[in-house]
Amino acid sequence: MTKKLSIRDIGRELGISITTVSFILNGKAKEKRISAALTEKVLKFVEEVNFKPNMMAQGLRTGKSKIICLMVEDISNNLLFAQVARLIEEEAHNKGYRIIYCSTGNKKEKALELIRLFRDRSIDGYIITPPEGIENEVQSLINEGIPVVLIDRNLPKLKCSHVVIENLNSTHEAINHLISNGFKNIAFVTLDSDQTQMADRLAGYEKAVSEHGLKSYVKKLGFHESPDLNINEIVSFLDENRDIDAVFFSTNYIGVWGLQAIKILNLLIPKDIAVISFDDQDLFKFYSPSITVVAQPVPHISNHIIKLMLNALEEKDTTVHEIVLPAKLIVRESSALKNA
Amino acid sequence: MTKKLSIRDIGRELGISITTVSFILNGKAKEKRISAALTEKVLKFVEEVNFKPNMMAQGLRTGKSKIICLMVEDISNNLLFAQVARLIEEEAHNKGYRIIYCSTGNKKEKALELIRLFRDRSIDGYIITPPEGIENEVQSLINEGIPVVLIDRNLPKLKCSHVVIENLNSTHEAINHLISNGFKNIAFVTLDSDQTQMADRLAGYEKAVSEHGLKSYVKKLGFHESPDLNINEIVSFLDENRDIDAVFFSTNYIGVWGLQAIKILNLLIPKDIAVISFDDQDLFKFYSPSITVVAQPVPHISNHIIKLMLNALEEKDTTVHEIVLPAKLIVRESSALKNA
DNA sequence: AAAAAATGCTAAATCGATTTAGCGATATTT
DNA sequence: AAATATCGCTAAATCGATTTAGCATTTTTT
Repeated sequence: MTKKLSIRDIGRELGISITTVSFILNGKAKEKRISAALTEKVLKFVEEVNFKPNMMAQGLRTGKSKIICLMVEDISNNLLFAQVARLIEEEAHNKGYRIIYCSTGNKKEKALELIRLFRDRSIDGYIITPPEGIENEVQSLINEGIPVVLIDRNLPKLKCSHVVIENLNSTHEAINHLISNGFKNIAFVTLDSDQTQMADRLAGYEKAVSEHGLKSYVKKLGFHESPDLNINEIVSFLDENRDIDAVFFSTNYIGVWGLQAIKILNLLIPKDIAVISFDDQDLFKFYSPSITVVAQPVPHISNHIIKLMLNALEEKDTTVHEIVLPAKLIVRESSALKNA
Repeated sequence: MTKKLSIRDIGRELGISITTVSFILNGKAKEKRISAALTEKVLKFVEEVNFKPNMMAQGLRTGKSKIICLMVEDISNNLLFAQVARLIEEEAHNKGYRIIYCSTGNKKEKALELIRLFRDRSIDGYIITPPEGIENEVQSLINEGIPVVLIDRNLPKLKCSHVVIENLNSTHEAINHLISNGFKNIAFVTLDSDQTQMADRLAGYEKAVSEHGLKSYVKKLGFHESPDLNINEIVSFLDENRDIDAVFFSTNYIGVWGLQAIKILNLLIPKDIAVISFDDQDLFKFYSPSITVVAQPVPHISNHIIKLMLNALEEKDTTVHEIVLPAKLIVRESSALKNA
């Protein structure tokens, strides 16, 4: 309840100028030749009265807000993003940064609107899962010297730091696993999207299938608001292609829809149809049968993201870092040996 | 790339004082008797050059940061919190507020540390899922006139606005549902915690059980870091009480642990043991059998939270609002009529 | 017609920090 | 001993907004 302290109060209390206090608080005591004795005294006093500089004033003067924006597809929709949010939070706090979040719903317009909303609002850095079509806005952030780290997917037209996983290789490996377990008519259900992560997963599928001379069954879902419409699309697709004996869902919520579709069709996993989904989650681990997944190394990913961001912010590192991390095939019951 | 505009530039450009510009931008034109013509002219110009006031400067002068802190247990652990985060985000943005988040892990020390970190950092308001023992810090926020809305649970020692659900009644209803479906030895698995939401759920259980003269089986789990230890505790509990024919899990992650425990014990749901869990999620909906749950009205809850917060911030409404919303029993396969 | 009130606008102080330029005292060099 | 350098610290400008007090005019009242 005591009135808020300012650097001016500190100076008055100790009989010194605010300049000196500021230098000491910013670790410039040595550089500015403030005596060790005075430095010590000020730091001790500041500690005692628990003085915290006013961030607004600091921000106004320095032009830095110490705020990082985390722009994800939907923080409530994809556990991956919530987990990343959780993991980067602590490290950011340790370095004195706060994180604000926002969700684009994977909509270009929403993303543009949000970037424009935050622009000129002194956000120090952006961590973004970019929808397609926001290249220009991202580029202009970069042009202004604002650090941007893209995550989950890349914008290939841009030279911009990003942290993604080996989508092609890991999908390739997963499809090969199905093939070596005896499945021959393997379907790939994905979104009708050109985003790099989706394109790479599809490429991994196509590669494996063509290497083994198998037929390719690809279903690209439209963007329906309602899950039910998506489930219906999957039901129709599987129903019209009864020779399919295995299916790969290219992302976790498609996986969830897929399981429902399979339940509706009354198919048995893996006897009638084997299943692998991208992204692990409780549902897949505890489902009966448990579902084989390609799991992303979330802590590893998060570490890289926040390291890149903090490095760009604190060390003014403007190098473009392209981090590609391996994903892991976790084999469970849903992809067991055919007819075993 | 054009240098950032300030209110001063606007004034210079139009040949008027910054005072006038400021009044107009703050909607005080009428009140301050600025002519309609000039007001129009300024607004048009501001629109044209896309001027956005510097939030740091505004914040420094007004003492308001336009930032709300959302402090949850774990944004990645409980879908409820991620969903709330998502739903309050847009409304907050509409009113010009940003949301920063942080996770307490339900630890008192972490919560205190975070509040202290953000204190004196000009956060305009706090939305908190409070662990026990942070009453004093919350009270001192309130004393300073900073709006606080507690969510998911209450701190009964405090007069503080909160948004919770009818934990007692909804649990009572769920247990009654089990009873009327023929179950007699109903267990209640919860956390060893005095938090109000947990206490109320337990009270709802005890009430139903005692009203029907049934035996009470309550298991309070310790706080283990590892899920496996919790699962083991549930396994032992169920194994030592083989007469239990139904179990209520008091929160969603306990529900997930419980399902695993039941799988380990090779019990059939609902034949060997009926199951109800608090909080709905995909896993419960799609599980085989599907799991009966007490579902929270997440959009409804979120609406109330952000309304309360914005009202306190914008209208200076200091009334204590105690919002208690109904929860909904969603009956699924896991609680089907005994021996049906 | 003089006094009072309303109109339309602005000068300047202020919020709390950072940072540039520089001042007086002591120490070192020549 | 005078000139120079170093030491230890500070005055004042600045960031970009808000807000109080008030100054000319014009209009209304008496």
